[in-house]
Amino acid sequence: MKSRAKAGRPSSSWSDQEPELEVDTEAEPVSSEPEGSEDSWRGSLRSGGPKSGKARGGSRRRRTHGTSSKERSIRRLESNERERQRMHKLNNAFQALREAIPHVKMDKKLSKIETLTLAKNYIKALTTIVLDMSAACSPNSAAQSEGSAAKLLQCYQQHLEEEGEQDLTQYLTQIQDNLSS
DNA sequence: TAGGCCATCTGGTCCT
DNA sequence: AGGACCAGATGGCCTA
Repeated sequence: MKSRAKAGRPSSSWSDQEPELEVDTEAEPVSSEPEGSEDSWRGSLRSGGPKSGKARGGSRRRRTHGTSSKERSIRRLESNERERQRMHKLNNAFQALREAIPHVKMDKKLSKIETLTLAKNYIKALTTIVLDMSAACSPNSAAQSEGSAAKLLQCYQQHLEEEGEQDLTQYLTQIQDNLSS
């Protein structure tokens, strides 16, 4: 994990204990943001975006939380904390995945997209070898089993090269040497 | 300096 | 009702 200063939005956010916004919004059925506020235009952009394709419930906003701005502020802070914890869990899972898949550049942390891509390729490669091995268990297929390890490496290497991860061929070469010895 | 990656905030939607 | 999930927005850090 990078040691970065606490990122995020500037302290203009109301979550920084500045409940100057939304003082009396209870009577508003749909939009509670003050005109011209940052969240106002952000919300309007979102309302028609591709993500809002989850068709259910329409665009009506739920306003069942606490009535006072202070209470809403507290709930928002609690939500933020839960979201932070959720993202930390997700990042822990990414880290576990990084450690589970082989890659050469151990000094450079894999990005999330690299991790997912590599994991996908690794699974494909492992699937290949498992299928080969199961085929080898059946009669008349001894010849197939011979090349299963080589096939695994070939498959994995091919995917890596397609994705521009040619450096990983060093790792594969090592494995190949180990298998052949 | 531009672009990539990331953490965080946020509000809408889904699920229990 | 409230927590989980999701994705857009934003700004910071890092590297080429």
